[in-house]
Amino acid sequence: MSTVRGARERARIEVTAAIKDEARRMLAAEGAAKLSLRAVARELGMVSSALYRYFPSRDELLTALIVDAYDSVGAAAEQADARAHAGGAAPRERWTAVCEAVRAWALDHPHEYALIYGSPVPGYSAPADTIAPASRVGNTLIGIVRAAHAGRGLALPPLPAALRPEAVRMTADFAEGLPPEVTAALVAAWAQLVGLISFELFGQFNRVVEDRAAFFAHAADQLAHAVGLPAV
Amino acid sequence: MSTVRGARERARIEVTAAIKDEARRMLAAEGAAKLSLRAVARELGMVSSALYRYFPSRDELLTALIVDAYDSVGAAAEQADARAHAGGAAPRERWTAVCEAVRAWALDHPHEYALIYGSPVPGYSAPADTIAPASRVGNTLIGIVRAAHAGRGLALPPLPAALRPEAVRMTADFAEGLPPEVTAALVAAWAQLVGLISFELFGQFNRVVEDRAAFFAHAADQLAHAVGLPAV
DNA sequence: TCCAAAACAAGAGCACTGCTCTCTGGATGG
DNA sequence: CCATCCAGAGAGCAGTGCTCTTGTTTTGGA
Repeated sequence: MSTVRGARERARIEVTAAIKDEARRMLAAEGAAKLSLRAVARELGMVSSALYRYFPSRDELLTALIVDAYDSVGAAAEQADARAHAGGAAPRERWTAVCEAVRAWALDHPHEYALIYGSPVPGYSAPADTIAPASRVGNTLIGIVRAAHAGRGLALPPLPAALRPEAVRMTADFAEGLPPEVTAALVAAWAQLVGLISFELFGQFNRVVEDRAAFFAHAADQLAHAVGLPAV
Repeated sequence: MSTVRGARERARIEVTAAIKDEARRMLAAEGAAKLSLRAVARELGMVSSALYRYFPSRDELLTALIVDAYDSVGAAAEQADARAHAGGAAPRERWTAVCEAVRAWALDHPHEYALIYGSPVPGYSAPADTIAPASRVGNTLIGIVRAAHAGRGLALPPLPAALRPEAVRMTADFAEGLPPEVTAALVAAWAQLVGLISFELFGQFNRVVEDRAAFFAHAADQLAHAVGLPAV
């Protein structure tokens, strides 16, 4: 597998990593719009054309950063859940812990957040290798709700007939075992959570919400309620 | 006021409008990233430097388009509400009508939507002249909830102590007369609504939600419930 | 009516971008 | 040992936002 073939391979993965690191630095500093291949190359002491041996285009570099960002926020969410779980937290507390972790990650990495949850940059690109990392946070939330359901069951109002087949399909696809109402509520809650964070991060709460932490905490708790997690 | 001073003034506002129109066309066709001053000038048969007499920079042009986009979606929301209101709809129906109108506008104007609710393009810019147009949709939703409150009153669970002062302040600032719990729920619901639309538009629902219309309809209805609007 | 001032358009140019091509020197592996 | 491959260099193309200078036209006051 990862047998170190030779100096050449080693150098290649090293340079690739250096490029990504530098690019991530620039992304964090200035945002995706200001990230330029030439600047990255300049900073690394190479010429811009040499960089194309490692990434076929600027968009490919961005895609690599996108995957990393998904993994980063996914890891943050999973760790927060694991910590809460280990501390014997109830499902509702685990839920809010994950929500807070995602928000904290977003505030810490605003440009990376914008890259993955803001407007898609190049027309739009969702290569196959992004879909697994992209679902880590969602899967974490599913895990929490599933645990709660296994614990004492979740009761939500019944779905409208028009949505029922879709909710059943979604459940079969990625939330096996959950009541369809819960699956639908969960997916909506996940989108809504990102909406809350985006509004805060993208300036939509300017002159509207001042105490963002308190506001978010309450909204996240209400979201937990909306997916049927019992209050502690 | 708008007394036509002379041929010069007239020409100026005409050219300004032509520039914005062409820019909007390009925005709709290719997205904000591909909108270039030079291309606009080329299409209009002028040289790029001449364009700087009308807009001091590319960002200023984009800001003008942002304001227009806010006005466009705001008008769509207001019209949908007016239609529902005229048809004798209950508050909850007015609410979902506005939600559907915003979603429909977004699907019709994806790049303009991305411009206003996606990641802010230049670092970030929220000039003073954008804040009024930006609040039209929000104000429409406030109006609906206010009417419902005046009608029979809205009852929501009490706020956590940590959020109460903030909710009271928000109420005094832009939602006079509403119970603070409702104000807080309303602001959250607005952000969450945009989160739902963004997920759909930005591809986050790919391989997750298929029947987006049914899904959204249910989510919007649940949002109405979350702000305390009684079911019809 | 005439003329200075202001507004406008055009062109050249700067510094930057992504990306392609060709060429060279050195490591790789048969 | 030597042919092969490949990383890097350099030049160059087409495009970008923006500035500065140079003519030209319109305007409003004396």
